[in-house]
Amino acid sequence: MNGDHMNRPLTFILADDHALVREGLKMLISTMDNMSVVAEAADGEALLEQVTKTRADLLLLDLGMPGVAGIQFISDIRELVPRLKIIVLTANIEPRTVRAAVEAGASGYLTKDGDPEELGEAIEAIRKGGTYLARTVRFAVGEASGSGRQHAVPDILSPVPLTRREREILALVAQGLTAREIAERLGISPLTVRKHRENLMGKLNLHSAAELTAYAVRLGLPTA
Amino acid sequence: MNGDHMNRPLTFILADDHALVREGLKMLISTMDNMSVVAEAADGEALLEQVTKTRADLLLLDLGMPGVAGIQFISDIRELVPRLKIIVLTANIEPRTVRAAVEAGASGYLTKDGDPEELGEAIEAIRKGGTYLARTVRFAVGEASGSGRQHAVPDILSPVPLTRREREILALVAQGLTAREIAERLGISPLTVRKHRENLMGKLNLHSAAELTAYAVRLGLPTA
DNA sequence: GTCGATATACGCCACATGCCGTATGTTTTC
DNA sequence: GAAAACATACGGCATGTGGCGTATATCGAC
Repeated sequence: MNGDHMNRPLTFILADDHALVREGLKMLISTMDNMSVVAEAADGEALLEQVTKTRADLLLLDLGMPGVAGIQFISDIRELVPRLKIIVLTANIEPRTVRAAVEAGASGYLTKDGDPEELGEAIEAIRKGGTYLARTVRFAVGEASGSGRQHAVPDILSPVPLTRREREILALVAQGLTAREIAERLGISPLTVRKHRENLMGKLNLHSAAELTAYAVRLGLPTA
Repeated sequence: MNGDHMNRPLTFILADDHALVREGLKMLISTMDNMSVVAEAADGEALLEQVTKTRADLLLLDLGMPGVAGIQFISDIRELVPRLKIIVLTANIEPRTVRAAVEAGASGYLTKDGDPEELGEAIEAIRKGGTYLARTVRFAVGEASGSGRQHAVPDILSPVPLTRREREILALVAQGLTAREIAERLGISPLTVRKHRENLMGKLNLHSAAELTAYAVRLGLPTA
C-alpha cells in the first residue's frame, strides 16, 4: 500500500473446506499476473495457524467452512493480523450477512455465483486501498450516497452482532435439538435456552426454529 | 466403451450454479489429457437444454443447484439421454443421498471436500464402464462384497423414494412455513399437511421440522 | 376387478414453541 | 465506580408439533 506498486507479487491464503474448489481457485489465480497462493486451509484451526505463520497480503475466505462461525471470524483475524486484507467468498447473499461482513472488516465480498472476472476486479480495488462488493450484493449496503438504488433494502436490521452464547445456541438449534436437549448439553436451564433463542429470533427477525435452522445452514454452520 | 479407446476427446457438461466454481473446474479439466468442456449450466432448466442439445459423454452435476430437486433429476436425465454418464459433485455426504444417487443412475459420486485427484480417478473408472465413489462416502454403500468395512453403516433406510406431494411439502417446510401456511398455499387441510409431514419424517428418519429443514437445505432445496 | 400406493381428512394427547413479562448476578465498558 | 450488556432463571398463555390411530376417494398396476 506504500511503495511496492506492482513489483512484489501479491500473496494469497485460500480458505475453503472444499479441496476441489480450492484447486480450481488456485488455477484461476495462477493465471493472473503477479499473484501466488502461499497457503491453504480447510478449516478454521488450520487457517488461524496459516494467517500467523505466513505473511500473505490477501485472504480468500469461504464463509461456509466448518469451525468458522462466520462473521465473527473476520473480526478475529483483523485483530490478529491487521495487514491481511480479507475477501469473503460465499454463496450467501443476504443483505444482513453482507453488511455484517463489511462492518467486521472484510475488504471484499464475492459470491460464488458471480462473474469470475469479479475476482480480478476485487483484487485490483483492494490493492488500491478500496473495498469491493460483488454486483449481486451491492444493493445490500445502500450505496451510501449513490445515484439511486434500484431496489429498496428489504430489512433494515443493524448488522446483528450475536453474543458468543447466542452463536453457540444457534449452532445447536441448527442441528435440530430441542431447548431441553440444548440445556442438558450446556448444563443450563431449558428456560434460559429458550430465552437465548427468543433473543436470537428477535435479532435476526426470524420466527421459528425451522427458520433459524435454515438461516444457520445458509450461514455455513454445521448441521449434523 | 467400444472401439474408441482414447482417440476422441471426452466431452463434459458442467452443471454448477457457482460460476466461480465452474471456472475452476473447467481449468482443472483442461489440464487433463483429451478432455474438454462443451457446455455449462447454472440451473436445471439450462441443463436440460444442454443435455439434449449437446452430445457430451459426461455430466458433472452439482446436486445443490437451484431448480434441481436433487436425486430425482438424475433419473430424469438418465431417461432422457441414457448415453450420458453422470458424476455427482456435492458437499452432501449422507449415506442416504449417496445410495439414492447411485440407484438413480449416477456413475460417480464425488464430494467437494475430497481429494482433487479423485476426479481423474472417477473419469478413468467410468470410461471403463464402472462406477466411482469418493473415498469419503464409499462406506455408505456397504461395499457389496468388500473385504470389511471400517465403520458400520449408521442408518439402513432404503433410498427413500419421496412422492411428488411429499417433495412439494418438504420444500415448503424447509422454508420455515407452518402446517397451516402450507395448507393455505396448497389449498388443502392443515391436517393433511401434517400427515404428509409425518410420513416424510418417517421415511427420512427425522424427528422435527428443524431437522427436516436442515435436511432440505443440505439437499439443495431453496430456503428463501 | 382387485390391490396397493397416494392424497385427502379427522381426533387425541403430551410436549415444545413463540411471545410476553420479570428478576438477579456477572462481566465488560466507559 | 457507575452504566450497559450479557447470562442466568422463572411463569403464563395461545399455538404448533410429533406420534398415534382411523377413514375415504382416486388412480394406476397387475
